[in-house]
Amino acid sequence: MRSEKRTSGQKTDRTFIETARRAQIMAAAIDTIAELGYGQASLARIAETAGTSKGVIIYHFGSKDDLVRELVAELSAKGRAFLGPRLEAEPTGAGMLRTYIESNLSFVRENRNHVAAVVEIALNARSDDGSPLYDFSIREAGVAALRQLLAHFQGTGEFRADFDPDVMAMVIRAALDAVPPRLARDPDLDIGRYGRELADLFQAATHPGESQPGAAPPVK
Amino acid sequence: MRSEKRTSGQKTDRTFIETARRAQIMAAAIDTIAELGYGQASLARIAETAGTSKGVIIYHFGSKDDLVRELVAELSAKGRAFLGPRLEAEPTGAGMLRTYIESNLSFVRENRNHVAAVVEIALNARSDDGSPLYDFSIREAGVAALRQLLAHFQGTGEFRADFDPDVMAMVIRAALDAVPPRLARDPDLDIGRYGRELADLFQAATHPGESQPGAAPPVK
Amino acid sequence: MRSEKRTSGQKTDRTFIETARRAQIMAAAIDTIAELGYGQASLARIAETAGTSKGVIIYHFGSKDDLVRELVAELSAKGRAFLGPRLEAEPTGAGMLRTYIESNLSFVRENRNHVAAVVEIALNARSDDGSPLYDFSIREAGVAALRQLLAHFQGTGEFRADFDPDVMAMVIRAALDAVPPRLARDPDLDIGRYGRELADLFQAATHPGESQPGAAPPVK
Amino acid sequence: MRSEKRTSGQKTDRTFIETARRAQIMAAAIDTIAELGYGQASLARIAETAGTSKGVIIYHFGSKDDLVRELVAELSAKGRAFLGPRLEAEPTGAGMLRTYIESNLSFVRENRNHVAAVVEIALNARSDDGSPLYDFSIREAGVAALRQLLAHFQGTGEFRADFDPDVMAMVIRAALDAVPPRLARDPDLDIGRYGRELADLFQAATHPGESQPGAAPPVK
DNA sequence: TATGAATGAGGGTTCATTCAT
DNA sequence: TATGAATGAACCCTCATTCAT
Repeated sequence: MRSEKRTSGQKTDRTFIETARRAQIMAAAIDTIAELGYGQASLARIAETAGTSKGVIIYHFGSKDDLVRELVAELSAKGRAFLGPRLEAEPTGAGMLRTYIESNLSFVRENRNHVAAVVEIALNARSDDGSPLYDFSIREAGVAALRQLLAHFQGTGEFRADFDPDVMAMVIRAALDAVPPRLARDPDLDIGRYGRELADLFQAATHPGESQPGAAPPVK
Repeated sequence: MRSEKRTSGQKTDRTFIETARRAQIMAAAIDTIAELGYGQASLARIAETAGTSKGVIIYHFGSKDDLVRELVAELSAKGRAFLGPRLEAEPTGAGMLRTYIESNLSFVRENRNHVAAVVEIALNARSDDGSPLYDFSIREAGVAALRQLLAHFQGTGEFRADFDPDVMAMVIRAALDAVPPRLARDPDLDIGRYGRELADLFQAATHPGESQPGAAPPVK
Repeated sequence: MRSEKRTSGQKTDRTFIETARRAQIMAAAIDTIAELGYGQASLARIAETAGTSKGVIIYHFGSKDDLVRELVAELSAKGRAFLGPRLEAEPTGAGMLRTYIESNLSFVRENRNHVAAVVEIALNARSDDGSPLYDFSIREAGVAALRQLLAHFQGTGEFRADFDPDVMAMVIRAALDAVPPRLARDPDLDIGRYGRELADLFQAATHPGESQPGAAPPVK
Repeated sequence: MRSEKRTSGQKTDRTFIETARRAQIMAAAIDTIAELGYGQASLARIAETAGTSKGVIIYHFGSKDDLVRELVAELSAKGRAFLGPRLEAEPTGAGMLRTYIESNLSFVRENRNHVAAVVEIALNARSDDGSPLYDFSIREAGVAALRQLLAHFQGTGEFRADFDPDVMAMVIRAALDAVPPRLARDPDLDIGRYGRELADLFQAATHPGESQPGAAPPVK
C-alpha cells in the first residue's frame, strides 16, 4: 500500500501521477460528502464521482478514515494559511475582530464544498465506540484562540470588561458555524453583507462605553 | 403491525403495555443516538440498549424512520409546551428575549439526551437522494418566529432599529444551538450562568440608546 | 387451538360464530391471493383484508398452510358438485364433451376469484423441500377422468379413433386452464362465446368421419 | 458493482472471469428456481447451489431482480434464435404450424430447466402492488404472432375459415405451455411423440374440407 | 499503479408462529 | 374466542476492506 510510508513525519516522495490521483479523489470525496452527507458518501459513490474504483481509493489512502482525515487536515491547513496573515496584519482589537469574522466567511465562501464536507465529517465521523473523531479538538482550538484574543483586548481596555470572553468567543464561533449549513440550503446567500452585519453586531457587543446590563447603568 | 392504525389523526388507543414498551424503546433510542451518534445507532444497538430485539421495535413503530420521527415530534411538542407559556407571560421585548434564551437553555438542560439525539437526527438523517429530512423545517420555523419577535419590538421602539433582525435571530439561534454539543463534551457545564451571560449579551446588543456602528461610528 | 378436533373424519361441531369467522377469513384470503398473488398474500395482509388479526387466522385454521388447504378443498368440492350432475345428464359423447367444456368455464366465471386464488396456490405453494403441494394430484385426476371419457366414446365409435385420448385430454384441460389468468388480465372477456368456440373446436377435433392426418387421406 | 455500467445499450466488455461467474450463477439460479420454485429460491439458496456467497451474486448482477431479468431475457433471446429460422423456412401454413409446435417442444426439451425456471418466474414474480412483472407481455406477443399467422393462412384458404384464430392461437399456446410443468413431474415424457400428436391434432383442426360444426351439423 | 473479484459483517424489514392474557 | 405482544429466522442489500493479478 502506498500510504504507509508517510506515517512518519518525513517528507513524502510522491510521484506526480500519485499527487494528481490523490487530488482527484479528494475532490470527488469533497463533492460527494458535501452533496449527499457523510452517511451516504460510501467509497463506491466517491469512486463513481471520481471515475475510478474503490480499490484505487484504498490504495492511495489506506482506508476511508485516512482519506477523511486528510480532507480535514487539508482544510485546516488552508484555513490557517488564509486566516493567519490577515489577522496578524490587524493591530487593533476592533479591526482584528472584524477581520476574524469577515475572513472566516470569505474563506467559507471560497471553499464552500470543502467546508461543507468537513462540517459533515466533524458532525458525523465517530470511532467505533461512538466518540467523535476530529471535530472538537480543532474547533476548540479555534475558540480558545479567539477567547484569548478577546481577553487580551479586554486587558488593554479596547474591549469592555463586562462580558465573559469565553461566552463571547463561543457565540461568535457559533454565528460563523451557522453559515455553512445555511449556505447549503440557500446558495445565493449574500455572505459579504452577512459578514458585515455580523461584524457590526459583535463590534457593538464588545466596544466599551456601553451600558453594562447587570452592573452600572449606561452613562453615555 | 401495531402502529399503522394510527395514521389518521384520531385518538390513539394504546394498551398500557404498548405505551410502556414504546416509552422504553424511545428512551433506549434517545440514549443510543445521543451517545453513539445517529450513524452508529442501528436497530440492533437500540434493541440491545432496550433489552429487546429488533423485531419488537419494528412491531411497535413499523420502521426505524417512524421511530425517529416520533423522537423528533415528541421533543418538538415538549419544547413548544415548555416555551410557549413562558414566552406569553412576558410583556416586554427585553423580558421576552431573556426568557427565550434562558428557557431554551433550561429546556436543553432538562432534556439533554433527547435534545442531543434530535440534534444528531436533524444533522444526519437524509433521504436516499441526500436531502436532509427533518432538520430545517423545524428549525427555520423557530428562527422565523424569533425574527418576527425582534422586528416587532424594533417597531415599538423597545429594540434599537439598526440591527438586522434576520441576522440577530440567526445569531441567537446559533448561540443556543451550540450548547448541546458542548454539553455533550462537558456535562458539568453551568448552563444557568451561561444563559445569563447570553441574555446579557443579547440584551446589550438589542437595547436602544446605544451608538449605532453603521451610523454614528465609534471614532476610536 | 380450534382446528385440531377435525383431523379425524368425524363430523365437525362448529359454533355458528366460528363458521362465520371461517367464511369471512376464507373470503379475505381468496380476494387477497387472487389480487396480489400467493407470494404477496401474507397472513398480515389477509388479516387486514378480513378486518382481524393474524392471531385469529391461526386460531381458526391452525396454520397458514391449513387455511390454504381448505381453500383448495372447498373449491374442489364446489367444482365437483357443480360439474357432476351436469355431466351425468349428458348421454352422448359430443354432448358430454361440450358440457364439460362449457360447464367448466361457467364455473370459472361464477367463481373467478376463488378459482384465481387456487390457481395461484397450485402454481406456487410448495413444501419446504420444494415439491409442489396440492396442484397436480387434483388436476391430474381431472385429466385422467377426461381421458377415460374420451377413450370410452372412442370405444363406442362416437369419437374417431385416431387421436390419442391422453393428448386430447391434456389439450382440453390446458385450454380451460388458460382462461383464469386471461380473465385476470381482461375481466370483460366473453366466457360464453369463448366456451362455444372451444366446444366447436374440440367437437370438430373428435367427431368421426374426418380425414385422419397420419393415416388415410381425406376422402370427402 | 460490476453490472451497472451496462445500462446503456453499448457493447459490454466483460472479463473472462466475470463471464464465467455470471454463467455459473445463472445456471445455479436456473436449477434452483426450477427445482424449488421461485418463492423458495432465495439468494442464499442460489448461492449455495453455485458454491458462492450472496455477496458475489449481488456483486455481479446488482440485485436479485436483475439476475432474474437476465434469466428471462436470455431464454427469450435463445427462443427467438431457435424458432425464427425454423419458421421462416416453412412456406406452407400446415408446415409452419407443425414446425411451430414441434420446434417449441424441441426447444423446451433442450432447455427444460431454463424453461421451467422462467415459467416459475413468469407466474410468480410480481411488483410490490401485486401486478405481474414479466409474464404476459412476452407471452402475449407470442400468442398475437401465432394468431396473425393463423389468420393469414385463413385468408389464403390454406386453413379453414370457420375457426376463431384468436381462440385457436390461445389453445395451441396453452397446449404448449402445459408441457413444462408436466415434464417436471414426468422427466421421461416422450416429447417427440407428444409433439407429433399435437401437430396432428391441430392440423386436423385447421385444415379445410371438413364439416363445419356450426354450419353443416354433425349427424350424431 | 490499478483493477476486478470476492468477502463477511451488518443494515432494515417481513414473516409465520407462539404465548400470555 | 380473540387479541396484542413477542420471537427469531430468513429475506435482500450495502459496506469497507482484502487479495490476486
